[in-house]
Amino acid sequence: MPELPEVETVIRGLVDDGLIGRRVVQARVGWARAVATPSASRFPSLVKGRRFKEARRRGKLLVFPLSGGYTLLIHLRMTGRIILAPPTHEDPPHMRIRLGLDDGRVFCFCDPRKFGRTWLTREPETVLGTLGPEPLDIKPAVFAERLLSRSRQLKPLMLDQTFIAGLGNIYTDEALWEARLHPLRSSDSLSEDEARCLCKAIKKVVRRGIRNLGTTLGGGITNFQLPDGRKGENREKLAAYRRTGQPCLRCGQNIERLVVGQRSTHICPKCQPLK
DNA sequence: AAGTGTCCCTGCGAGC
DNA sequence: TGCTCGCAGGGACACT
Repeated sequence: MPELPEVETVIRGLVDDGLIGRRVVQARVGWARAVATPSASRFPSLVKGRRFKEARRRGKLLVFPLSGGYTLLIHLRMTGRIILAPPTHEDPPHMRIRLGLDDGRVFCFCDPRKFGRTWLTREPETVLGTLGPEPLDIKPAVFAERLLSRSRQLKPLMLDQTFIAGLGNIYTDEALWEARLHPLRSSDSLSEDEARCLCKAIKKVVRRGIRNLGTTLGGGITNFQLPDGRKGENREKLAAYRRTGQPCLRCGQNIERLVVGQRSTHICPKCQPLK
């Protein structure tokens, strides 16, 4: 599932592969609902002819400012992928949007489960405006103040993109394990030190995820890949996520799975007590 | 304001 | 081996 480190990895891969400066010469929508705005029928003519000026990330969104004042935004949700590849006579599996580039390559947004969305707009802030601060930018003191001013369970709060942008199920579980905090603790029950510790833990697991090119869980079509087809290498670095029944890397106690806000959650019951 | 439930989707792993 | 079944999950939304 693409979270901040996976999206960052995708962006870096696209920049490395020379996306910037390329012009869109052909466009096709393979699944109308993959386009949030404009209508799927207007999308191709509106994107054609524009150059990729920049590629950046905000939260879990891919942000591509194009020439002519428009911005292309893509949210991969759970199973979305970007493929940048030489053209083939056949579309890649689950192709939802295909952009032919002026160097002959194709930029494809593929998404087996059809949850991903794209926007082509002059006003990217309508999509980005509600996002909370970036985990790698926020200062621990500011994070602590934000956290302590709310009264919510830690895990749902960390997954709330308006509270902090970019975290998903994997890195939330990892950060809570790192900070030795139970996911059901109420945010206003934390000490200042615990809150700062959580902020640092978030930065640590996110940086590690980026360094390892993201987390690829398995080999299937629904799992994360880089635009060139490589897999992320962060899975073996995970301490909690999907390690149910395996020993905690700190204390040896078995990792347990619970459900918090309809999301599977992994904790060490000894390191992360619910006081 | 916080929490819960539902919906969107379909590949895949578990169980038989 | 081949089948069925239910899980997985980000985010929008309705509702309590």
